[in-house]
Amino acid sequence: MQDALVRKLESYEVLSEQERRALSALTPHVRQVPARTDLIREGDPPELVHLILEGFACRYKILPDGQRQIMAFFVPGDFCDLNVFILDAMDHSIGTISACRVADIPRNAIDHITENHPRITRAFWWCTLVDEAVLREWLVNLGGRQADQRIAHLICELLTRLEAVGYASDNSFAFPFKQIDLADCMGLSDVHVNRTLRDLRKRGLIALKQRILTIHDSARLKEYCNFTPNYLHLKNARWSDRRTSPWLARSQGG
Amino acid sequence: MQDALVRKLESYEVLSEQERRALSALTPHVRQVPARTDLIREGDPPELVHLILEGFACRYKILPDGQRQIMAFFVPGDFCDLNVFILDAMDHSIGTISACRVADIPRNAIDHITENHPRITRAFWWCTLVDEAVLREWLVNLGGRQADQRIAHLICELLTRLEAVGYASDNSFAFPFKQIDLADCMGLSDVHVNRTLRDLRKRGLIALKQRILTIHDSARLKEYCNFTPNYLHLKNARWSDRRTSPWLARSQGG
DNA sequence: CGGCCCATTGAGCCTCCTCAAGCTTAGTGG
DNA sequence: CCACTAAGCTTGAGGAGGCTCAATGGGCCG
Repeated sequence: MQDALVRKLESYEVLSEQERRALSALTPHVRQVPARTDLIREGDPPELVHLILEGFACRYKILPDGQRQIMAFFVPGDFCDLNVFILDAMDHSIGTISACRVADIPRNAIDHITENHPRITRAFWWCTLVDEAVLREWLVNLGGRQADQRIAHLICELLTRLEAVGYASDNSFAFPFKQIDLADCMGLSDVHVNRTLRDLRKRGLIALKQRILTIHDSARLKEYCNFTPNYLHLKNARWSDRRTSPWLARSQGG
Repeated sequence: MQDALVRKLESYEVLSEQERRALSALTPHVRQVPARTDLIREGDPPELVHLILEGFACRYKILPDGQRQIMAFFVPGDFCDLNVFILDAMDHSIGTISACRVADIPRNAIDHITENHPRITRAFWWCTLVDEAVLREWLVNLGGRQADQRIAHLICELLTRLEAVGYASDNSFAFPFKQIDLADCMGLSDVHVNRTLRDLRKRGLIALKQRILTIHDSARLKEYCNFTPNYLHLKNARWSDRRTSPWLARSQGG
């Protein structure tokens, strides 16, 4: 079952039981992928759409000098490249951060949805537009904030996105990222990420134990980095009434 | 006539005469917009798609502290927000850099294309995916390169994109940007942009006179910043055989 | 001619980087 | 159960790239 996707789409559109079944039918091909494994590489022809059912993944590019730039994080319920099969070759790679359950969705399954389920299609569109908005916000983050606020902003975003799919509770969520992962996405060195995290801890804004990140006062953290969630375009913030979330048992190693 | 759009789409798909007419019919509402004017602002409901027929525009956001972050530049032939009308409110603003000719396209005109012209629809998709790829590359630029290579990369990208729509010739193109525009998009201060441009000039890589930018040796500049155009996904690089381009007469002031 | 906007240059400082070492944790094999 | 290893986290020291503040210069327009 791909609960996270349904949850995410339902924060945009109300779905019927029939539509939920159509979404289930989308993912017969599910596989377990180890941590630190590529799903698709730069230069490959895009053939399948990847849907993250569980775990964390990222979109990245390796520069000629060997430097890695991470351009997006994927959490449960995220499509990696919903519409990319129009292009001839990937211009970036996608790889797992933690161990993941991934659904491989063939192009014609997406086409089938597009032709028969306008409301799901609309919700897919929404996903694409939100992915773009997140990317833009990352650019703002890199261009306009310095290290401490930058990392705080990433944490606020992850909290909000994970709450929307039921993978955060009590301001805590699984955090399988290595410091160098954060460095490679925030345009910082790993050493500086380390010091910045230490400062955020000392200020009492976050705690990080056994790969579980806890935000002590999310209002204060959000204010600290001027986080406003408007760019995530969540219509129905309905997951505030969730019960204990399933993530605690699933903090897969990195 | 919206020559630039047709040129751009034809670098992705071959279009019939009928399809070109359909594209012309898309833009009955054309207006002249002065430089430094907003087309749409953050918070506004998106109603119209804006197509830049001539001039330069940008996508930007103002942070709470007053800082502006530019997230994209638009050149002739670019749609500002092809599919954004699904969302309720803009999460960023769009404004002109130079004076522009802009076409306002109502949503139903786009829908009409989608329903009747699959090849144009596909080319529109392509545009959207390329816009995203450009955004990703900007993130790479901010995260992974320092000031000189960063600005050089922007210049290489603009050259390539403008060549594709016939607005560059002999490695020269109109450059109406103020230094603070470059600063606000590259995450640098205006002072440092100034020094960096000076260095690029001193190295003989570029020249900048009367708002016309000339690249002396584009191969050397591209190598200097590791520019590879793959992310622009230009299939048919057909504009190498163009004649003198129309931009020289049109270097509108900023 | 004066005023404004933008480009340019200098000086001092701060954020963040690099290099390098020590430490912690988890995994492996005897 | 412990020795050993490897990966990742932590901390220090010194340096470089880029920022801020401030003053000057140049071009355009009223």
